[in-house]
Amino acid sequence: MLKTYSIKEVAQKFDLSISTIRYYDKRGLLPFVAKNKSGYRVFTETDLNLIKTVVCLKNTGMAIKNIQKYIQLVMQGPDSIEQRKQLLELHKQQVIQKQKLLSENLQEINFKINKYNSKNAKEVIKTELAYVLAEKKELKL
Amino acid sequence: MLKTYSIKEVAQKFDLSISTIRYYDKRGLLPFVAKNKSGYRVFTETDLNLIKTVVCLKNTGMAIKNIQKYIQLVMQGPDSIEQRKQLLELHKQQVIQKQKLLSENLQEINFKINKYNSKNAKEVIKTELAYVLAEKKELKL
DNA sequence: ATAAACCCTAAACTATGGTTTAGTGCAAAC
DNA sequence: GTTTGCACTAAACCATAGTTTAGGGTTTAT
Repeated sequence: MLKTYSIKEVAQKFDLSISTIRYYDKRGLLPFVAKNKSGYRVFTETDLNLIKTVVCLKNTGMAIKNIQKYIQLVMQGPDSIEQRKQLLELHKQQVIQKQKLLSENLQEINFKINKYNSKNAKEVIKTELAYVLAEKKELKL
Repeated sequence: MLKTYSIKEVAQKFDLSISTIRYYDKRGLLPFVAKNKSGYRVFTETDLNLIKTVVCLKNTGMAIKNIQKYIQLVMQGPDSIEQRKQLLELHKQQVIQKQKLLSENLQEINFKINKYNSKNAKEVIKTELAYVLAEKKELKL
């Protein structure tokens, strides 16, 4: 028999809260999830694959309404492949941009940490502080 | 004479809106910014350095209340160096985690794109769809 | 057959990070 | 000297992404 999953199991698998899953469903991110006769959501193995994609897009910062668009394309079947590809390509570029920004800023953080780690950190910072105060004084601020 | 900057100039320099700068000031991120006799904010060259740090922390996902804590430590002078270092180290680890997650998810997006790019994409997706439907049918969903 | 553990919806609520508006003052160009 | 542009505050408003609550069924173990 094919294994199915309850909402609780899915929540644990993806480290989401149950309410988040219900919220995603309400927002149209999980239109493929069926319900049993009592109205309970029943998740199949392949449902989990698509949820993985949803979570992947969410983790890379895609807005819910755009994830919803992508899922809508998936539900339309094979004819939407070109559009899906475009959507993912665009998102990919945004993720790459995000990576770049993150790396640059991480470098700056490292620079600061190194400064704080240097032997004469206290002296340097005292000097800087004195300069800032002198600057404000000169400008009568 | 030392150059100073208006809020508009600073906004342009950092690609923030004027309201965002005022909002950051209100949230305690810019306690070092002086005001002239008319109540206008006057930004000095060294103010810009600290704002750069604020923006850097913001861009790497630090919450405003934590940026505020860091700035507060900076304002306390050289004795807070150890605490600042700890705060930045912790944040650094979080940024590295974020980078890792982003890379992993980008790989998945690339995987999807490659699938859509493959010559037999349409066939593959039709087959998958058929499987999903069969699965739901078997489970009477 | 009943308690405990699950599931459901709808709707209100929350947190975060801003943006917009209203009313007012200052500065500089014409 | 007045119009135009820029500045200020306070407070209301907004978008996004959930979380919580209230009220009510279902399933499972005892």
